[in-house]
Amino acid sequence: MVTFGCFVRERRESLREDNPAYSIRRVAKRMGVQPSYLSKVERDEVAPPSEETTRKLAAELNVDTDVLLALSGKVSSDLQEVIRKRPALVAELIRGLKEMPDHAVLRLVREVRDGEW
Amino acid sequence: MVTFGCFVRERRESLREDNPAYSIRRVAKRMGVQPSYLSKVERDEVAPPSEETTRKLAAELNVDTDVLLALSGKVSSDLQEVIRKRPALVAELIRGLKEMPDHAVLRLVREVRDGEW
DNA sequence: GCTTTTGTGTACTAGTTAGTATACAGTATA
DNA sequence: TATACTGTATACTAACTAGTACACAAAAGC
Repeated sequence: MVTFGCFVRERRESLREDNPAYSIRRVAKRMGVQPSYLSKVERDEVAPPSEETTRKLAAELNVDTDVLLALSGKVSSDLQEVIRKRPALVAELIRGLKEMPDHAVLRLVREVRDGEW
Repeated sequence: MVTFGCFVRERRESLREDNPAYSIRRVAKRMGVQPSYLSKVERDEVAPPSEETTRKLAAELNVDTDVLLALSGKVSSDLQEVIRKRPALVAELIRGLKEMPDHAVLRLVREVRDGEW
């Protein structure tokens, strides 16, 4: 399994290949956390960071925030808010997605995005 | 605003009108928590309970679990799992729901439920 | 009129979260 | 060869979560 730390480390090291600004220390500094902490995170020695810190990390490494949050077992709080506003309705919709193939979900996404309602 | 505690208290007292088994003490006993705790929860003196305890409460009061969780600022962990499995895709869909009216979401729900894919 | 039941006040707590702060040895660099 | 930068080991912690345990006075039930 590709863990949170594993994913972050690979991404950072890949960026570092052609840019020395992506050392643990420099990334940690830009994020505003201790390098020792980021090191532990990358080696999965501690649990993934908070949503806020994960967002900073996603921005820093230029990866999809939702994907990184997912790897950390979390769901973005703005999505949670959408659900909480109409729980009965939205919950049923999401449960329905469970057994749908990707392409069908994608069709739904397009339908919604194109405002077909 | 109707808070978690407020909602629970009203629901329990309503049930109690024609059934004395819905006293704080008895409900708490069936749920496996201290009556003093349930009392504090109902008066919003403490934060809403954990997801597990909220589920028990929803079952006990016969209310929609998703709705009760929403009132407690949480999202059911099984919904979170659906999102985490395909974060990029599902996240976009959910964000799209934000500006849709209820009836349009309902149409989507039906579409998904009827397996139109 | 007594005992049972009720809601609540007060005091306490184990476990978790999300990190910080410092020190140290290895590597690159100038 | 000095010095600057690297990743990491170790030790610590404030705040929060999700409650428990017990005591008490009022009300209800028989």
